[in-house]
Amino acid sequence: MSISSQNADALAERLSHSGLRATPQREVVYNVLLKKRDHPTADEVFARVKSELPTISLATVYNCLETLVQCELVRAVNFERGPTRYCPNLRPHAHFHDEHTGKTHDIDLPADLLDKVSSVLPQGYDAKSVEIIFRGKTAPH
Amino acid sequence: MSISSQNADALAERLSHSGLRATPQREVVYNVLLKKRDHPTADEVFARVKSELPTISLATVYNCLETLVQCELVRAVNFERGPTRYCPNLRPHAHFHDEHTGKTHDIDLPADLLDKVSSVLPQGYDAKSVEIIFRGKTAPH
DNA sequence: GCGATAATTAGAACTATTCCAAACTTAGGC
DNA sequence: GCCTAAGTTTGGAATAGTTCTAATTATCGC
Ligand SMILES: [Mn+2]
Ligand SMILES: [Mn+2]
Ligand SMILES: [Zn+2]
Ligand SMILES: [Zn+2]
Repeated sequence: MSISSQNADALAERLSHSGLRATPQREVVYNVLLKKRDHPTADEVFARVKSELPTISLATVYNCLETLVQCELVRAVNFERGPTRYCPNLRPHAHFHDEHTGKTHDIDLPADLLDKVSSVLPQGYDAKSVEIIFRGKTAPH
Repeated sequence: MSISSQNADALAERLSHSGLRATPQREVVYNVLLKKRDHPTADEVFARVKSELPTISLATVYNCLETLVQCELVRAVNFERGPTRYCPNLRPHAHFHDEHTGKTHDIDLPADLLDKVSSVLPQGYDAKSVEIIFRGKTAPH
């Protein structure tokens, strides 16, 4: 069984679990995200998907991306008011936004860090998610 | 000397330091932020400022807010793709976004926490800023 | 295969923000 | 106290990213 059909199965499983259908558009969008994990925008996903599904529309790309986010197969990532970026990395991780290159890097987090960070919350605050964003520059080469 | 004129002086100082001028619009926008620290949007700031300067324009509110952010008297805060919110709290702090009420709460951070968080960065990553966002609900009353 | 339901599509609409060019204000130099 | 240059404000147009709409097409269970 190919990697891609494993992914397709995982996707179909998650989709049907939410009463949603597996479609070629959803599969291709998801595969595009898995193939090049550079946190593309919806426009960039659109461009990549087009080579396989030339008639897909931008609206469908937005629909598919939102579906994937809701199935928790993909995370939406925002920096300031820039276009939303999409990330298929499901491990707990932070994002480093390189202001020079514009590139976004995943920073894997030690198992206990998010708990440690959440422990600063006063009584009565119940966090469902924690997001950590670094902004700065990365060394060359 | 009133609190408000102390703020006005601090503002004038920061502005002239950057070769910028103190204007009534900038002062009123800054005072509005200091007076009610509920992370208002530009539109909300506009509405509040109007009662003191009825002829101010929305473009000017955006200009003033950007100026204040550049002088580092105010932080711009974003949640997903919602409108930018403005925060005059200069202590190191995280934001807690209550999904039920839509309200944003400041979470003061212990002195060492941001360093601890930054220490997860691999060699070669140089973070100029770290941002922490919690999302969830707060207990009633 | 058929009907019900879900998904896709193109384009219009929307929201928050930025851009623009003209008018106004302010700080200095005389 | 005026003049000029520079900075600022203003209303409206433009823009970017996303969401909405209504029509068409695909899929699923029977
Ligand atoms: Mn993130
Ligand atoms: Mn923040
Ligand atoms: Zn990521
Ligand atoms: Zn704040």
